[in-house]
Amino acid sequence: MSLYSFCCGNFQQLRNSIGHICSIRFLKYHSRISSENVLQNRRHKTRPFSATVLARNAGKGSKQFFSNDRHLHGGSVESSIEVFKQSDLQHLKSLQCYDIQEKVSGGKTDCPATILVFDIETTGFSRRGDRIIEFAARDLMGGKNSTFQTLINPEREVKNAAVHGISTKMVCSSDIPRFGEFIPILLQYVWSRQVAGKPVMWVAHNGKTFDVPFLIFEFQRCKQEMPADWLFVDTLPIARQLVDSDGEKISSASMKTLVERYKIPVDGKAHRAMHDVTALCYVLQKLTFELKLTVPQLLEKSFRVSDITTTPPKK
DNA sequence: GGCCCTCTTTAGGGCCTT
Repeated sequence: MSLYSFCCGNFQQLRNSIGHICSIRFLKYHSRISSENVLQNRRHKTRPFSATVLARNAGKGSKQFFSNDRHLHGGSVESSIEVFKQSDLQHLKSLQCYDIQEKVSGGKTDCPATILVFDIETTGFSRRGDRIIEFAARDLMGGKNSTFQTLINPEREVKNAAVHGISTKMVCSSDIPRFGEFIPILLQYVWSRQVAGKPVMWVAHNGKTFDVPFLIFEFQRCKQEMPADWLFVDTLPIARQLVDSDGEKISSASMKTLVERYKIPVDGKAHRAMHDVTALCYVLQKLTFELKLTVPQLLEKSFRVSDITTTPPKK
């Protein structure tokens, strides 16, 4: 099974969803939801995921229910999904959709894994010294609540706001979950998307040396373990197999280069997590088509947390 | 900090991620 055949209908949904608010966003969740509870209640089957979260009103201790259609933190989260201009929609809709003959019945296929494209924004490049401040993911299966994004409170100053536009004020707030509070929400989202008995395949660009180690260290700091059925695919080494028109390997395999190569229309709001996730979804589709990579072949290229060497993070 | 490439392998520099 090719990725583009698996995703064909879902990329159509992706294109159609761009410009609309369709993601799940979290600011603060109910205190009764804990990693422990989630782990105990885990079941290997796809099930609905409530988009409603409970937030605490800082300073008053009161509680307030949020709808996933509203309650953004200073508008910053919403802006990350509205990265495509309306004028770009026509171009997106005209993008070639491969193997359209192959049916994707009801949005479900016999794909051997749940494929989640994800990206993080951090306070810097050091997995030990820096922290994750934004997480975004998109299930390639598409459908309702297929996207997930939230800011994360790093409990420290954000010195690289110029890179992603996420300031200290935006994340160092009682309304924003710390990573330990974010973990059970993430697990709930993943299990709501996971197909029974099949692993989750996380896809990120340069994931093996950046995103995944960052996640590992954050989980370790919270004394939590990642689920054993999480696999990871790094698109960077895959993209490095691409060749130019002269048959030589491409000199750059950065996201910027790939976006330009595949003429994916994006505006100037790169380096927000959902923006980059959306771009990577398109890049992944094009990349696997060009290299004729199937989903099973992607699985063969995947790695596990145990494949990454890490030393305990400094406190 | 891992990976890749080369003016290499007993090394070093650039890429890639924020």
